Amino acid sequence: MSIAGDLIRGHTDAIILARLLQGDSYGYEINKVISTLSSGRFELKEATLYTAFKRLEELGHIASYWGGSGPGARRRYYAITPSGREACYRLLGEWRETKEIMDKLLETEGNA
Amino acid sequence: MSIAGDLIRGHTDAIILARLLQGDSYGYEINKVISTLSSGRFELKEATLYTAFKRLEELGHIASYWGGSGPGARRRYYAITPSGREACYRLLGEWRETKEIMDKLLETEGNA
DNA sequence: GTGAAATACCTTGACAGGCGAGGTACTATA
DNA sequence: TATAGTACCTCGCCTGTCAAGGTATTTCAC
Repeated sequence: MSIAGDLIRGHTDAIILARLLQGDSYGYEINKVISTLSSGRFELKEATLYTAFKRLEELGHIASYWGGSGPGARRRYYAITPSGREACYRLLGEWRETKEIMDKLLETEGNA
Repeated sequence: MSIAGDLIRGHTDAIILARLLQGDSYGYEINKVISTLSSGRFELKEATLYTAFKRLEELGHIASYWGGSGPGARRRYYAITPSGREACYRLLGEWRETKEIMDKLLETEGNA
């Protein structure tokens, strides 16, 4: 992994919620999607992922249910809730703001 | 502060080094510049700042010296070292990559 | 059938960075 | 003489990440 976890820290929830906005999914799959979307450059560790699920469910941003298992073990699916959607949009906004600010702070002469 | 610390976590060093790339400076001033550049939306807390200075100095990325004080108390100035420059460029690259990846991970239908 | 590999989930404990709270000290100015 | 601004620093808590370890199921080659 070329991008360290601390660089993404604070955005994990946003990533998970944004993925669930596309439809229900389960941990293992979400992890794969993240890995694929980032061309393998970023990977959420399992411990981090499940910690985040727990946190988000406690916050009421996602809801889980046991779903039909495919080729492997049983799967716990997660669905985004209305409050989760709201949180997701807020986090997407925060990400845009973070980018904007960071770009200004990192700007150096002869380097955009 | 509208942007929570965890969103910036892992980028603090990059911000400080990028500022020092513009010339020597001291803690209090760097903090003000950051606040100004971000239009007051982000502010490095003092504890965070001085912790970072210590860390960066131990890493050899910055060097400090006591400088002429202005209207207030004496100032400890920081200068970026060659290894600091190197680290800074690396971190700037990482930031670009983080942005790229995050944008992909947060992409949702009907939302760029 | 048996073992390996892939699928899938979960917990514990350590660690690191951010920061609230608190402290020191000097200067200018009202 | 007190207050506000400048300027630095430390302690200890909190939170999120992650290495390591564990469980259970299914598929497929042998």
